[in-house]
Amino acid sequence: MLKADAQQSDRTADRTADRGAETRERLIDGAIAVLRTEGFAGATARAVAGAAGCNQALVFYHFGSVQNLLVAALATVSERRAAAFGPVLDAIAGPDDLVAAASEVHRADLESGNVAVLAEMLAGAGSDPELARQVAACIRPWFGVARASVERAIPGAVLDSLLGADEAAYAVVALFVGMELLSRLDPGADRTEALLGALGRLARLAGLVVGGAGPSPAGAS
Amino acid sequence: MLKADAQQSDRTADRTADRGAETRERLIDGAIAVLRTEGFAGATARAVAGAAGCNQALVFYHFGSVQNLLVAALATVSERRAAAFGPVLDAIAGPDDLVAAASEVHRADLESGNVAVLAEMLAGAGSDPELARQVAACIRPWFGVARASVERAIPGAVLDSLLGADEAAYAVVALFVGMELLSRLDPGADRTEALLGALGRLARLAGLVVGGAGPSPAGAS
DNA sequence: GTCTATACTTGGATAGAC
DNA sequence: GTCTATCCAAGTATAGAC
Repeated sequence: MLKADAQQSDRTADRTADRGAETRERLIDGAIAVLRTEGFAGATARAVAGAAGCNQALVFYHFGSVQNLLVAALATVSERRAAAFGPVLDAIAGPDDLVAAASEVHRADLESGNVAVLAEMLAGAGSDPELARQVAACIRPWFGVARASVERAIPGAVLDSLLGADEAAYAVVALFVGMELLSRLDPGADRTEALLGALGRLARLAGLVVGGAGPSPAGAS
Repeated sequence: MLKADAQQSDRTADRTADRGAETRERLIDGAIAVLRTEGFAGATARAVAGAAGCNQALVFYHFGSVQNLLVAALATVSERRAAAFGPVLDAIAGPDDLVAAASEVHRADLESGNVAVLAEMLAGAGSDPELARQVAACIRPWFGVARASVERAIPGAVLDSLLGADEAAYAVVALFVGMELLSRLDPGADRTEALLGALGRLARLAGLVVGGAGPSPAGAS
């Protein structure tokens, strides 16, 4: 075999592999888009393939089943989100920062549909225990992000006396998911901003009462 | 026609009408059961009719479409819940009562699957704007219950300074919906009790700080 | 890797007998 | 009002050509 032929064959194989990887990505992005706009019930192989601009059979070639593709989409969203918000979190040093950071995160979530994807998959998990197991595995980054935010924003003494960081993180995720579902009924009335402000005031208040010592020595007003 | 015949015929007509009404109820209860256990995506005419112990065609005879039946199920759940929890609410006079009442309501919700039905319908509403409109109409009682609880439990001054009663009610409903969805991934780890306790402590704390005057003159400890 | 074609299944909805 | 039978649309998944 000539060297040129080998190179040619290698390049072709690479390009083919690249195309495959790219198709996988397009399918995942298509799944995310369809979960957002049509919900779990509307996330069929045909709908997703349509959104991805490719053939329906490729869903099964690349992922084996529709369910696997949807789980892959949720996993992708979860990881992307955790990676994107790490820097924002590191800047949190107290209740005020928490509100600003949460606003920023919420804006980004709304735009990219992160929470909508999670909410739809959580609802869909009700139909199948195996799917529930897979969704549970994907959800860890969400708790991780929430827990880190809470711990950086709220003095340890407050967390100890009111509720643990795990419970607080759980509540934050639950609140975001619930508000996403409610807000879609009436997109005009998103109450998230008002709530975040109130949460910030509460956290500051609790910090003052329980004892000033906390992760924010520079002090809230 | 003999009188006996007329009576017989009336009774028959009544019985027939009764049977129809009873079937409607059984279908609604079947829809509630299926929404709980199989989710929105699994709530098909055949599945619901199976749970109701009757024929699939009756779904369309009585409700015209599967979607209409599911909406009727949500409406029923919403009204039942509001009616059942009115008395519990009237007994609330402060943060401590709120926690006790909320615990009771949550226990009842868990048992009857009220919140699960709402969550699944909210998720399903994403697929169809018309369905979203119908779900939005069904949801008013939920906000009503939450708002009444909040107003009876938290001093007006606190609500004024932190966040309005409407926002608080919105947050409560969102929190319940989100926690329902999360809890199904790992039924063992229901954090609701811990959260309710923390909320109660927060409400009491806020009441103390903002000013003792409130709907609970008999006084928290 | 991607497409077309197709087998198979399930679900929504209606017609007509009882 | 309820059931059986049936039509039709849509979905999952696979086989095979390119």
